[in-house]
Amino acid sequence: MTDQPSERPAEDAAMDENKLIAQRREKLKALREQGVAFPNDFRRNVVAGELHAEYGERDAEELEALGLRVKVAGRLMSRRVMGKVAFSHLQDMSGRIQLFVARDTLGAEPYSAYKKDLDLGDIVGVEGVLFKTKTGELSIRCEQLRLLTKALRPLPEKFHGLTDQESRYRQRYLDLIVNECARRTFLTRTRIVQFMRAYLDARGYLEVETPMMQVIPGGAAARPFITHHHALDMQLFLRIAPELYLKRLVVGGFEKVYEINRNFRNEGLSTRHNPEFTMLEFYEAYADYQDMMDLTEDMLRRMAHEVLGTTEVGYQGQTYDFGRPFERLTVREAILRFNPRLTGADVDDLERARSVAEGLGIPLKPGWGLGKVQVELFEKTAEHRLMDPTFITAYPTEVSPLARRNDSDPFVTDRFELFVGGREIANGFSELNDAEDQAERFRRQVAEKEAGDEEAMHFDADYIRALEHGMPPTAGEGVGIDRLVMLFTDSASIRDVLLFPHMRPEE
RNA sequence: GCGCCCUUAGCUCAGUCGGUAGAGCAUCUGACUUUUAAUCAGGUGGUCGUUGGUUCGAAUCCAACAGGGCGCACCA
Repeated sequence: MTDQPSERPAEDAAMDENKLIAQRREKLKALREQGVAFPNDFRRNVVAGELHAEYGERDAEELEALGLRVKVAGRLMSRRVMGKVAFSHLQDMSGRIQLFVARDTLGAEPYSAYKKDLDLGDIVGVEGVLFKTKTGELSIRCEQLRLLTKALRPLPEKFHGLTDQESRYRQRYLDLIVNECARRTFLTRTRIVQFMRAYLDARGYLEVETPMMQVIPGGAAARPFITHHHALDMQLFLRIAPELYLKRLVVGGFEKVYEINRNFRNEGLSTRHNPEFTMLEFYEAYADYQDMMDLTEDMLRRMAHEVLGTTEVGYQGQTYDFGRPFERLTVREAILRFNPRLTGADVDDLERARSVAEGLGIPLKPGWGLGKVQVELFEKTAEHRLMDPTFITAYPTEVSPLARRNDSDPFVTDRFELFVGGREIANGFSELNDAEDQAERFRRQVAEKEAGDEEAMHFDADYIRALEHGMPPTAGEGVGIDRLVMLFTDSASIRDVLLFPHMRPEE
């Protein structure tokens, strides 16, 4: 390294130049000299998928008689030259269509250009007649073939595609070009979100947007990302949940609201955690947690049926049945079921529960009450064994600072979580709409924060003021979209269902 | 944060005991008028993640670093 700055800093990112790229740059240079190298005057009139859907079943004679002229555009994915005729596959958003390229139809000059100047990966526009080849594949007999965009970099190998995990995440565009399974996964993700919107819209919910940058990060227990607003010279937090804003809207009279958007949590990464992830949160006045469970069960069952075509969801070699009624168990019942040697007395008494937990090697902190210890017991011994969709209810009040107390047992709340395949998918409850109780719970959270719990909640005085105006009896829920998509697409890692998962910078 | 594993051609991967770099696809040259992982013949292509160390000699052994994967921890 000299002390001179690099003369071509913009080129630093392209240090992986090689002969393949150099050849293509030469072709692009020639194109520039001939005129417009990146034309934008080609218009297609159909996509590959429509052709297959409308004409895939016609036989060769019918198509010949039809003589349908079509214009398609897309990426050149393959080329098989057989002398004076050749075949390619063109890929667009809807799928692939075969091109039949014959010198006698296209002309000698363009045919030579197709063989010599075009490269796999180039974007082309094609005009020709639809027909079926000897082997019965729907194809286009090319009469015009135009290069629309030169690709300077070669595509990954045609058979194996791109398999390197890091490259697939960092260069998602390449993954999407060459790996059909990736395209299918993200298509399914879109369909799931579309389905949820349609489902909630049809039931009278309003889709809203609430702040992503919050003065007080509320609605969950998690470490937030912190940022700074220059003009106001103040600290802001990226939201960890939209919950408290959505409930303010219920106070305001928007009695059914939902939001599908990102949350940000400053925590570890794993196959189930990304710093930014997508949640559906929805709230409905004059409903309780039982109604939310019913809605969730109905929504997921219909979703599986509509998106996957079956209510039997296959995941990593297991099958989870969304068709049968979801089992409902309390936290306490779940602990006892998966720890058959325990008795009710073992989990109802703080000292006995603590000794049971310690016997299982579960680390406990001194200040924890019975509720927290029970939840630890549940999470360490039961959660990962809940395979078919299962609602766990009656979470202790101690660990549910925003949930309504149960009328007959104030030790627990009217709250549930949904588990599938041992993983939490959703969390919902009857909302705490008693402003004085909520204020007390916030005070307890603040005490825990002062005692060193980084994830304890702040006291949100405006939220209390909103509740003091009266929030109707309400129930609400959050659904982790990424984990749901993982389940529905048989994806092992959350990164497989995020178009651009968080990665450390290269180099 | 901890543990184990991975990093070789544009892509997918081999590389033995430490002896100086291989294949397939892509690419280039040629043949071929219905192929579809086309076929056939012949070529080009490498800072073996980076930096040190051990050694006569390192893709190979050791260390540190970087990136990634899996698991744990964290994440109600």
